[in-house]
Amino acid sequence: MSRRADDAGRRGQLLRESARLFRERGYDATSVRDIAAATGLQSGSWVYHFKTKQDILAAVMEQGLQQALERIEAIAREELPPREHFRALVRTHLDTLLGPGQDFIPVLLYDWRSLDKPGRDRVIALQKRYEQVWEDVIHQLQRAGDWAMPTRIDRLLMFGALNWIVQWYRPRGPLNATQIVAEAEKFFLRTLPRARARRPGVRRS
Amino acid sequence: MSRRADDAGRRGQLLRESARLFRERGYDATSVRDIAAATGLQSGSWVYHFKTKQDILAAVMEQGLQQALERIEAIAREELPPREHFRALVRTHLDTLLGPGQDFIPVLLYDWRSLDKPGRDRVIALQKRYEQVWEDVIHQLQRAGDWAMPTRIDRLLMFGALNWIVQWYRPRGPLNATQIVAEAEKFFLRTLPRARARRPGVRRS
DNA sequence: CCTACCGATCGGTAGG
DNA sequence: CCTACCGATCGGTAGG
Repeated sequence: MSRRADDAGRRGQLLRESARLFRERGYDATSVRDIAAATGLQSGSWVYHFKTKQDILAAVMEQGLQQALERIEAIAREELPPREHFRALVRTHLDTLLGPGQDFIPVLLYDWRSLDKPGRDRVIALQKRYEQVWEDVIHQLQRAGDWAMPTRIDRLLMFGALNWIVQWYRPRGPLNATQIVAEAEKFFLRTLPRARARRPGVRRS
Repeated sequence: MSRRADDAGRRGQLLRESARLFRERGYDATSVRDIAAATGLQSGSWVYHFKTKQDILAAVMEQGLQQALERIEAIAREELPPREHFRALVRTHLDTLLGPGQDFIPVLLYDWRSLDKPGRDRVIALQKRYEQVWEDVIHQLQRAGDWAMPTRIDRLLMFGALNWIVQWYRPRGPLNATQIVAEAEKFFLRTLPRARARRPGVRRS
């Protein structure tokens, strides 16, 4: 209950509400007054936590990516068979994109154009680390024969397929995240495990 | 040189400049003054061609999709082997997304949130027709054994991989559109042609 | 953290 | 199609 704890709480609250509003309407269509009102502040009081509206956007993207990075780096440290490793990455990536209250990374994906140059450079540095984790696991998959020859374009197409899900996934829709993870794995890994490779009939639904 | 032709020319000019600016900066970050200036008009003169700025956005998206639809429906009418058919769709889709001066569909993909409800409904109707063309060809692929069991999620993942290319493709970058088409086809069609299936070494680069 | 307000810019219009 | 301008809203600040 110290002043610093309160302050951090307010800052976090501002970030969460900003992320939610940016995701819903976009950065430009969200006013600082909207953000203040959603946080229970008067129209000019957000300046005690952020210098500019642009700084709020940068903080949303950086914090979101920072947390996503921690999650997948933890997975990278686990000892798992390549396919399990890959599946865990996909599952975590999709939870970061589609999970309840997960608005930070969608803002990064949707409103990239609105971020100014200095902010972009910092985000790009984090993204490189994020992609490196994937590259290591994909390389394991290749050695195990589960992904014949992953090229740079392959990896970009894969991220595209995953990131685009934000555009069509609806939490209360007919497809749940677990189904999507299973389908995505099958979609990406052309060399299916030998035991199931000749039996397409096992697919449910 | 009739007044109507001039009028249609101006309207087309306004649409092209709007598409270019919307794509570069986004709908909200582009002012009607920016559009007027790019077209060589005074700040209020765009109103003789469109009622509101929102109408400009709707026209950009609808015209872009209308033209894309004509292109792939022409392909659908050709008699081709399934794989060739699919490759032609991918090639045309990517040209619509990445070709020089092709800003209309990227605006549709980027600024979907900025379109109001009536506009969305009209665009959705066109998109359904667009997807139907793909579904028919994918079904041919399935019968030919080139796409084991295409599900709804598979199709959404495929469109995601393709549409996301707009985010990373750079005309002067190291990857050209032809390479991407070839990689995309390999990426989607897990059952490779028998003659080349066992010889990954033929890949160039 | 609030009240009151600033200069700038926005989409769109009146009158010609 | 232009000139001149409107009311509204924007991000951000001065003073307390």
